[in-house]
Formats: sequence, C-alpha cells, structure tokens
Amino acid sequence: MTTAVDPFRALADPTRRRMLDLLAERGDLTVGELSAEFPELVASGISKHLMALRAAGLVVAEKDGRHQRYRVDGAGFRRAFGPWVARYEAYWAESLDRLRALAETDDESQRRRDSQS
Amino acid sequence: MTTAVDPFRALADPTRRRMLDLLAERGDLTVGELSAEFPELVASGISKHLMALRAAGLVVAEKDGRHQRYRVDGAGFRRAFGPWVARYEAYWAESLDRLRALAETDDESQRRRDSQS
DNA sequence: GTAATGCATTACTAGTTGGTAATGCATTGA
DNA sequence: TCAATGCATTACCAACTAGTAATGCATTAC
Repeated sequence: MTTAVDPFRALADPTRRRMLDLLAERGDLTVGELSAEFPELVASGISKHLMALRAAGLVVAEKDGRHQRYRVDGAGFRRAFGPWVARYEAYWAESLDRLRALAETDDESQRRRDSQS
Repeated sequence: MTTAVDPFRALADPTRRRMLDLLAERGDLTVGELSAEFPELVASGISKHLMALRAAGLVVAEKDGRHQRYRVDGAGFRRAFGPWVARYEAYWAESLDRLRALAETDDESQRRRDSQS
C-alpha cells in the first residue's frame, strides 16, 4: 500500500514531486483539483500518492465538506529534510544565492506562502 | 543495473545516503574502505550503489592504482538538488540557522571539505 | 611470467513500487 | 430518503529495485 514513511523515498517519485510543487505553488488542493493536472492518472492513483506524502509527513489533509484539502506540511518538511539540507549545505551554499534568485524568476517556483504550517 | 539517473531516486535508498554521508565526512573512500562500514553488503553490492550514485552525478571516481577513490561531486550535488532546495527553502529557511548549528555539533556531520569539487 | 587483489559488470531472484479497478463510506443535493 | 459525489481503501498486476553470485579485466606482488 505504498506506506512510504521514508520522506526521501516519498520524494523519489517524480509524480509526487510534481504534486508537492503544485501544492507549494497553489497553497492547497483537493484530489479532484489535482486530477486536472494529472490526466494520466485515475483519482485513486492520485489519492495513493497523496497518502504516501502524508505518511511521510510532507503534506497534511484537512476535511472541507466532502473534499479533502491537501497542503504542504512546512514543519514536516523541515523535520524530514532540514537536517539533511543543513548537513550538505556547504556543498551548495556558495551558489545558493544565485540559485535562489534563479528560482524566483522560474515559473515553477512562484509559490505562495499560505501553506507554511 | 540500477541505472538511477534520477538523483532523487538515488537518494531514496538509505544505504546510499549513508555512503554519501561517509564520503562527505571522510573526503574520499574506496570500495574496500566502504566495505568495512557495510558488513551486511558484499563488495559488488557496494560497487553497484556507488555506480548508481555516479550515474546520478552525486559522486565521482578517480583511479588510484588498482583502487577507485570515490568522493562527493559538489558541483553535481548542486546541479541535482540546488534548484529544489532553493525552491523549498522558504519552508525551512526560518529555522535553517538553528539546524545548521545543530548539524555542526552532530557527530554525523563532522565532514571535511576536501571533496568539494 | 604467474598469482592475487580490487573493482566493474552481468545474470539471476525476492521483495517493493506504481498503477488500475472495484468496493466502501461519508457528505451533499433532490 | 435516495441518488450522486468525493475520496479512501483494498486487491491485484506489471515493472522496477536491491541484493547475491559468478565472471572478467586491470593492476600489483612474487
């Protein structure tokens, strides 16, 4: 059932990374809204990926009527990757400022900070 | 053949993460030296993981007599993860300084900066 | 030269993962 | 109340992954 409790393993799948990107961009989304972005997947597939991300502590779900609204779990993100990023930060620190600037002008990175937890 | 060209997929395996940690700590290591740290694996298994990391552009190998010395490829690291880290940096930026301090006093993170590429 | 060492590569197997389809369970609308 | 919607969960299958064993190829030691 894809009980991916390892956050790194959860990140390994490109579909899940795209989902995280979308959630980070848009704040929060339901399975149905995500469906529109993943025409190659059926709803249950999307649900499964979201559950994997939730099991890894990277997203949280909130009931909203008959929908589930998913959003990035900022605290979980930090817990999962913060230490790793910090450990290897020296490897990219020297160019991080440049990359940050790059990301900010990049389409995919125009995320709002609503879902910050 | 584990042609893991996707760096995130290369990171998904805990053994490979430990290998990266060791390489980051010690600068460079041969398959034989790594063998001592992975008694549960045979040499060819270690070799396979290293080749996966190399295919993902996270480590480079340099011939040294009959040995191969592996080290972290700093530039490859940045290429692979820099944009992603920059994109999500806002999620942990607020606590990154604290984490960095934490990592520096952490045993596992006492790495030398030899293998910086 | 010959043997031994160090590693890469290939072939193979068991376990895991990503996907669909089917079912179930709340919630909404009529 | 009854049907439809939105999603979770389960069962199942094909594809992939991590591991071992075996082979091959340089390089070093004798």
